[in-house]
Amino acid sequence: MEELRAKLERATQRGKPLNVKAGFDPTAPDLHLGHTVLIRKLKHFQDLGHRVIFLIGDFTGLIGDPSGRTTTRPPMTPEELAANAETYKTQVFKILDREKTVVDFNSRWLGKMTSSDWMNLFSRYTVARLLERDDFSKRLRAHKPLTVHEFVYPLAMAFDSVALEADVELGGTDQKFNLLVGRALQQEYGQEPQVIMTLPILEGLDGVQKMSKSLGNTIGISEAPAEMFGKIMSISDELMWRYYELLTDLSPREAQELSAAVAAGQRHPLEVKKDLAHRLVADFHGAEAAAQARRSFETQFQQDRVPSNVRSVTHFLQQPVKLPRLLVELNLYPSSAEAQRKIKEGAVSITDVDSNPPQWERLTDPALEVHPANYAGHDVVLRAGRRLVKVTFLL
RNA sequence: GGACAGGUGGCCGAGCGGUCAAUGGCAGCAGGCUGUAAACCUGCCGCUCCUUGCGAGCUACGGGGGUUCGAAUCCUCCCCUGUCCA
Repeated sequence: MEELRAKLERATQRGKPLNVKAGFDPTAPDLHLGHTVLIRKLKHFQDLGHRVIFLIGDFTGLIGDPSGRTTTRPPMTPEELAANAETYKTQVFKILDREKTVVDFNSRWLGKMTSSDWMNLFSRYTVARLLERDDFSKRLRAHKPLTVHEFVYPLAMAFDSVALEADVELGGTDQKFNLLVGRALQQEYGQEPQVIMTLPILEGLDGVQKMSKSLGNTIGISEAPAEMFGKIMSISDELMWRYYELLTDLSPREAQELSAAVAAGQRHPLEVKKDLAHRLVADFHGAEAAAQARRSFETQFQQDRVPSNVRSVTHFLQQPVKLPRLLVELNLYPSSAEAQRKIKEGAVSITDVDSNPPQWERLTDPALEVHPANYAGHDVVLRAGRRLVKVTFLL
């Protein structure tokens, strides 16, 4: 804290902004809300006039951060890396200022290092200190594999800070060890150590595990507004507060008041959650899209009606088709076996598009044949679980 | 190089000649109750086809070959992982 203050003061005095670095692994190109906790903090630095470096770990990505993982990732091709980096950029600039952000790749220096450069690097840190890292020593003790390249990952990552002369590095709390190695290494190379700032890890949709693509509990920042809105609405009340805390600019005090109002029954948690979803969708898609997503949500789930912006498809229907087949063709289910099951479970209903309010008719017979003659000239809406599709049949 | 232990469905983990599309748990999905919250209850959870039935066929227990009427289960070779020894 003191160090940070000192650096900030010096920066102001000299009129020289701080280098603020955060590294991202390019193996998973789609950014999700979990990433944005960090990116939002970068944005704060950026707004204060500092030099934000968005570092894409294309070299270290070849190793894959061994944190928590036991499997080694397959190497990526340069094409994949380039594509992922592009995706990153378009997504990250939804938050950061494109003009002011430095995007860099650590292959730029790590890729050029010779064997002796590496040995030089390795000579500046000890095995004992690396073993202080919890998951390393645990894996060792548990007789789980720990490869050498994973073992030196922290050194490669720390060297980035040396190469960039980072003043501040941000990372998740799980990165604390790696960030500290950065400090140590900078001193080894005669630099002033960076200040490190760790940010909490955001829990995913399940509310327990961290948000991560491989766990399938993410909300991607490029997801469609309605999708995003819906996912946020599905999180638990408890988790909602966490999201307020980490993903919005609501001050701790305001959040506190809000939470108290809910606890006192003055505000309905559902409404508070809708506000959250609204805010977040607006952050990534704009106010208008957010308002529309909210309306659609209310129409579909609270009034049980069909929102105006349902996905609509036209479908050729010449022969009678079995209902499961039709549902697969409409992309409502991945296989007709699956569709059959869901039909039996009562997940599928249909209504005429013009009936208002909708007259949902539940379709429970998997052997049902859909005949063209029955649908000449009027559209229907099919509901499969939570998903809706408006269908126009062409005969 | 040697000894030993293992490789089963998204994950964990049973099964150890037939009744196994494979117990159980987790995750997931759907229905009920709700606020698309939590908790709880119920069902589903490989694919295809049809006469939608406790129906038929196909694919699946690291890979190949074999024994057998029949294998995830036995034999054999190979690959991979871990532990220990060199």
